[in-house]
Amino acid sequence: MSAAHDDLTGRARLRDAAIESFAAHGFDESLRTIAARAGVSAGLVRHHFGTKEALRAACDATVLGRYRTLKTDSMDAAPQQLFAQLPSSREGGLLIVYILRSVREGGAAGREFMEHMIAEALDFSRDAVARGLVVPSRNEEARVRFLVQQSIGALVVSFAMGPELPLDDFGAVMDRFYAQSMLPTLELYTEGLFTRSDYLDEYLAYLAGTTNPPAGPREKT
Amino acid sequence: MSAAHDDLTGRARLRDAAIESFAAHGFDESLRTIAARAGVSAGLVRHHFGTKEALRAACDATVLGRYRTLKTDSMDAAPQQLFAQLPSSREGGLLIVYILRSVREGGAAGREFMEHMIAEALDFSRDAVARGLVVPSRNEEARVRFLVQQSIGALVVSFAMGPELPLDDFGAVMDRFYAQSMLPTLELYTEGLFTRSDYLDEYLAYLAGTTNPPAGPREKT
DNA sequence: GTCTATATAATGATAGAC
DNA sequence: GTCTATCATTATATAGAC
Repeated sequence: MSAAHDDLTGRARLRDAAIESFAAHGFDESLRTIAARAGVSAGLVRHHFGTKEALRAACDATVLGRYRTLKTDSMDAAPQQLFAQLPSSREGGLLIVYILRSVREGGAAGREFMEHMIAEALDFSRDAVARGLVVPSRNEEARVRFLVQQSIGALVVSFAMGPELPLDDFGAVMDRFYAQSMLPTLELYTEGLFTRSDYLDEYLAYLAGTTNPPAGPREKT
Repeated sequence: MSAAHDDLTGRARLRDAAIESFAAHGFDESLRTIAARAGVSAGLVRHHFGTKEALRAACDATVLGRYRTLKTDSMDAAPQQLFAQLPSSREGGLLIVYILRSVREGGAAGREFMEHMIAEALDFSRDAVARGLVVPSRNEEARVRFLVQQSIGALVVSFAMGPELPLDDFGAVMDRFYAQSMLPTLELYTEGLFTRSDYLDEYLAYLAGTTNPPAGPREKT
């Protein structure tokens, strides 16, 4: 499923070239550049897709489809990555970079990718709770949404800070990221952060309506 | 420090209009649009700043300066927001939206904002540990970098998913965000996530070099 | 199906009048 | 200091030849 398919039809080659271009340089990559990468002319984009937006939509659908397939094939990640379970093969790296860029850009596509990852993580998390590996939450879905948002957000920010994402050695980039965050992740997941449970208790009481709101998160200036 | 300054010089009005435009619609906002918001002509940008890049740099510097001032004035956030201590006044909201967009875009400016927030959080965290509110970490700086990256990343992603950031009622947006994440945050910070400490112990042993790497984060496909 | 050539629109940069 | 007018570049969209 790589890019070195000279036997593909023009449409497929354009779409794959667009996926790589979008992942590597963002969604503003020009049609000329994409066509050049595919080894065809820019006019062919119109013939096959009509507009750039339609090309983009085709890329989104293809990436999501391939990501689904990939995840189904290799589901046995380490528990440390519960909420950012990302494949790391060359093919998987390309997909993840594309997805992270979609999330970073926002819009409908990014939202769809996020919802997909949240749904996956929710399954995984419920299973982990059932097996006694993870403490239960008072609101399982809210916790998963929160954790996925944090995990994916950290990746988005981390990659946004870097110079550029090398599609060819994405595994090394992921390794570097995990090397930096593994200890803090395990500490936090294992030992928490607060020494006492006051804040949580206060908030639970507030939610139960038996007291006034705890010290608000905001101070008007 | 708001935008309703008809008495400002052209340069300052352009810069403030640019900050609002960049925050509201991104850094691709055209010079013509910015000039229109400032109530001046587009040609004036060149006279005062030379290039768009220079205008952007002036905005970055101004935002960081104002953010510093704002934070110095109002440092007493709730502990739940240890690692995303953001002001929420109208002025503060504008600055934060600008900063989040800078981080999201990446590059030197985003990196500088991140480093600033990390340095702030490191001070805060060390103080919290010293006061016995927060458990100590085996690597305080790594933990703070991790937590800030996660907290800011979650905000970036959350805002990227939404339709658009209303600069005028940023406080409401922040309230909505915290309403969704407060319970999961407090649960995680208070109770952790794992039921046992196996993963952490394994990793610590690995770091100490007394054993082989724990089940790796990646499986080659 | 694929290409070349062009239309059209938008942007940043620039020059010069007031 | 400020404005108007224009240039040069680049992007997508489009039309038509092979």
